[in-house]
Amino acid sequence: MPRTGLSPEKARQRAVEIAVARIRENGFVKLRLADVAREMGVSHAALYAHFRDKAALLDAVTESWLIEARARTAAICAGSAPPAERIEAWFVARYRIKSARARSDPEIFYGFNEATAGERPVIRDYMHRMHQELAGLLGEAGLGGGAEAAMVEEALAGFLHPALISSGPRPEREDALRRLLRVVLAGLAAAREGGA
Amino acid sequence: MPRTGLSPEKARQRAVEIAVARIRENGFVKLRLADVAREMGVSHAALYAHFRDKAALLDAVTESWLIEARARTAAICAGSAPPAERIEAWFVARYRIKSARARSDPEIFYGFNEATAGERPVIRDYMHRMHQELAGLLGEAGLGGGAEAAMVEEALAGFLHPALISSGPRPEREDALRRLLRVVLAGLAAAREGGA
DNA sequence: TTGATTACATTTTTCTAATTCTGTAATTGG
DNA sequence: CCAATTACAGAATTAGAAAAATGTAATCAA
Repeated sequence: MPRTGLSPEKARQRAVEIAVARIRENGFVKLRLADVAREMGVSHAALYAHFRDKAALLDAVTESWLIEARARTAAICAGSAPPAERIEAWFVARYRIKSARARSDPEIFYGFNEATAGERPVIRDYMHRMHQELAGLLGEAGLGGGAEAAMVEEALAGFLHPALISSGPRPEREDALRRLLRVVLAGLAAAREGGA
Repeated sequence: MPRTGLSPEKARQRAVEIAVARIRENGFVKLRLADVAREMGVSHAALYAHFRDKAALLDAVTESWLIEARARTAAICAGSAPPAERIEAWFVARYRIKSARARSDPEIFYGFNEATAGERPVIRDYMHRMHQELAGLLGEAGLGGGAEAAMVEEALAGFLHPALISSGPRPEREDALRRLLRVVLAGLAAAREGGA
């Protein structure tokens, strides 16, 4: 029986919870494993039984942060609306989630940002999943597949990339996103017709 | 007669030259007005006769850095090739200049980056000029004006924004830029036809 | 007149020592 | 066995004093 009375899984969850709270208060860079351990009532070394290192804990925080986003976009993909509508809803949802988070949790968002630059596997997986979802939607819409998805992602990077997104959802940005997306999709459709 | 024997304009130029060299060596953030003054052989206070403050000197550095870029894009605008070709050449030129500079002068590029975020007038003017040029080209191509220019800029931000550009020109990125640009222009054309 | 100087108050930066943190290893106890 | 501990070395952070830089003012000299 462990002295904390927590199962390994619960201990992990608790550590992530505490880390999130600490990061909200003091920011990503100031997070100390020692603080998390203190608040859990264990020695700092005990954390190394649950996380390979500090980066692993940070990854767990990032991951916990992506779960909601993932659920929302997946739900839109699985919807029954016309593909074009789902594509638009999919991007708008991503924009809203990101910009809202940039406002409400700037410190964690900043960390996410760093992670993006650092090419962490957690982020790579997430990006890959997003890419697959979009490629699927484009396929349903008859507008292409992976290559086209990469193109559309690139075109909308200004609205979604953490380095460029402004904090707080702004309706006029959302409209601009919709307009640009429609133009890009129209361009893809034209290329399909002309090239076929 | 001033003791340096330099006209005000020459003194400004010399200061900018020295600042550029210092920045190349030590980076933007480590630039010291005192160093520049020392190397010019004057007291640091003398610089304040030529630049309102340190930011003004940094702006002058940025400006000197934008002159070549400005000349190149302007030449393309003034060319006689079909508008669509000029638009593509215009974007490719911007991509090449930026990515090459990010490689050769990362420190100054970094400073440029900061200035972009800080909304410095030098940068605002430059961006405004780019916007005007693009709007003009789109007009010639019969694809719209300012609003459409804003859209296309947004769509290509991933290739041109200092925060996203990778250092060193990469052919495959350039191709991706061309492909995306063509799709966006095709989309605009389709919107014109469909909406007219 | 004006480019330049020295002098000086007010930040900023740098430096260094002390502290604290991270990660590993050997060990404990349920 | 395995969660957790203590002990420890090396890395990183902190804090506070010292040094240097920025920007202003009064003044000088060509």
